[in-house]
Amino acid sequence: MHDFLNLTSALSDETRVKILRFIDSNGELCVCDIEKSFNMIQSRISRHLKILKDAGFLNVERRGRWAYYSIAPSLKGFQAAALKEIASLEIKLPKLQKGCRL
Amino acid sequence: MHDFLNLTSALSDETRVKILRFIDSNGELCVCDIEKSFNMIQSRISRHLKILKDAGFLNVERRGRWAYYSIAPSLKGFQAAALKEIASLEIKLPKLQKGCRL
DNA sequence: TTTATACATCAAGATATATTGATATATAAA
DNA sequence: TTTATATATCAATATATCTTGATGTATAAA
Repeated sequence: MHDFLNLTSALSDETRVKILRFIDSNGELCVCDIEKSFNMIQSRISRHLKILKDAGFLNVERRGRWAYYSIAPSLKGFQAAALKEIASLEIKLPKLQKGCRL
Repeated sequence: MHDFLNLTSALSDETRVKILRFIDSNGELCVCDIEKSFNMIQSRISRHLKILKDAGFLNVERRGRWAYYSIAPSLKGFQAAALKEIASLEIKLPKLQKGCRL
């Protein structure tokens, strides 16, 4: 039950659904790219990414000073179904903008 | 997106997930039965039922002074998947108790 | 070392949601 | 009619969540 509620609460916020779909569409992204693309402050993006990660949707890989977020490999049945459902919503996403200055 | 968020928020509350599963297990129930079974005050149950109904999971049929709630017929793909997922959680449910005094 | 970049986390305030008790409506029995 | 039952909704409060700005940590360039 706990995991299920974690999953549904993660997906009950519009910003998070968009971020998830954005990563799903664009593949691995670092925080600053998402920050720039969505035009939201970094702490806000970071927090939502954490929630999505804790719900099992995202994977982080740290390389140098960057944290790369991607869709977790081998999502479980219902998680995968949720991701598919989101993909079917045809959400208007921002254009990918590279935010890192290096 | 709006419908999707409605769905996920409806399922992001433990009480609601339990009520939904309870109706799924027991079939059509009226508010007072749920109230009695869960030992919660009527306004609380009524409110959660409304949210589940608005999210498309439940159907109400009014007969006399009773409102009978049941799983909506022909749930859409993802809704049905969610219901299945919930069924797979093996949630401990209260025993059905008839609450109506008539 | 010092400084800048990338990211995470915290604390405060704003907003949303849940719970309760009170009240309203509708039905039907007395 | 009057009264009791079943349900819905409202207003107040409690609780949770989101957003922001500030601060902390890690990395690596200067």
